[in-house]
Amino acid sequence: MSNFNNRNLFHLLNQRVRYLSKEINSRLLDHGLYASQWSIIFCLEKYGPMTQTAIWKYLNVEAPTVTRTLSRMEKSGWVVRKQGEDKRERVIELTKEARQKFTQIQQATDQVEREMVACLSAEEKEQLYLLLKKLGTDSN
Amino acid sequence: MSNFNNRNLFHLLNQRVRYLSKEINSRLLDHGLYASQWSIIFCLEKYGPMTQTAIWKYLNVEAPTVTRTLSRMEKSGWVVRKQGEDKRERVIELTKEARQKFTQIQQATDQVEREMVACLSAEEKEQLYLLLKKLGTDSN
DNA sequence: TGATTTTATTTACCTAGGTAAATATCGAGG
DNA sequence: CCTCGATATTTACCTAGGTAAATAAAATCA
Repeated sequence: MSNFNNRNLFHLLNQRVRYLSKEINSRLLDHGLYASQWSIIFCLEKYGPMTQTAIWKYLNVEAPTVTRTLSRMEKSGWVVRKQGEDKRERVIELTKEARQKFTQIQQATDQVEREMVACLSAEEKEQLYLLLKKLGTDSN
Repeated sequence: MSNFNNRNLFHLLNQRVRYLSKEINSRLLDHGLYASQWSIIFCLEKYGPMTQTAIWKYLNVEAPTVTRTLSRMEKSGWVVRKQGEDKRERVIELTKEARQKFTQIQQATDQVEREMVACLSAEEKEQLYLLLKKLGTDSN
């Protein structure tokens, strides 16, 4: 109703994502980590050592993005990059320090998300999650 | 159900925003425009000439972001920046060319959004829109 | 009025994401 | 075996977003 038009979707999604990543970034500051780096750590903790290709396909970003982020993360001691059997690929794994800090950091980011959805009822949360999952299903 | 946990919200929102902006960017290529630049044009067409502060507050981004984007847009002939009565501020307005191209470009971006939500029913679209509007309402 | 604080914009420096093109290695066919 | 296409990663170059600090003009106030 009122001035709803399709264009607002992009605008709205953008604002919500920006708010959320800004907030997550600020909570991760103490841990010396950024939101995108955390996404990679989460992925590696969940699936174990992975090639870079597996990571960028999982995160739905392009290969150079992951190359850059991983090289920063290697410098700051979160991951190591080993050569795979296939010498073209690099297998990424978490360092011991990263694995040790995982749970504590996860609690911090979970907290941010809980606060973000605090204004929604349980059904609304579920609904939002389902709609976002469904969104764009035909096109990508 | 299944492996729903809060963290997925950030992940999901990120993926959807990336898909949408990638798609919008690719359709705007012909017009020599980027999605963020289009957001500013949309805002200026809707509200008329504005100061930079009004723009970044509307878009919910920081001031330097708008400074940069506007300077690119001025270079490519979309906007002009005039000094305001208050000599600290700059008043931004669309050029005649920008106003002339507006409708055509809007049709292109509307098309992308329609395709994105094509997998949702009318009620689902409305629901998604309302949930996104509500999201984070307490915290920001 | 003169000093101080606030506000608008900019600059410098960071991360993140994208495309296009360059490498390097792998795999399949001839 | 050797060439050629496919695949994994990287490099160079772009836009976008953020913070912190600099600048300039306005506003406040003693």
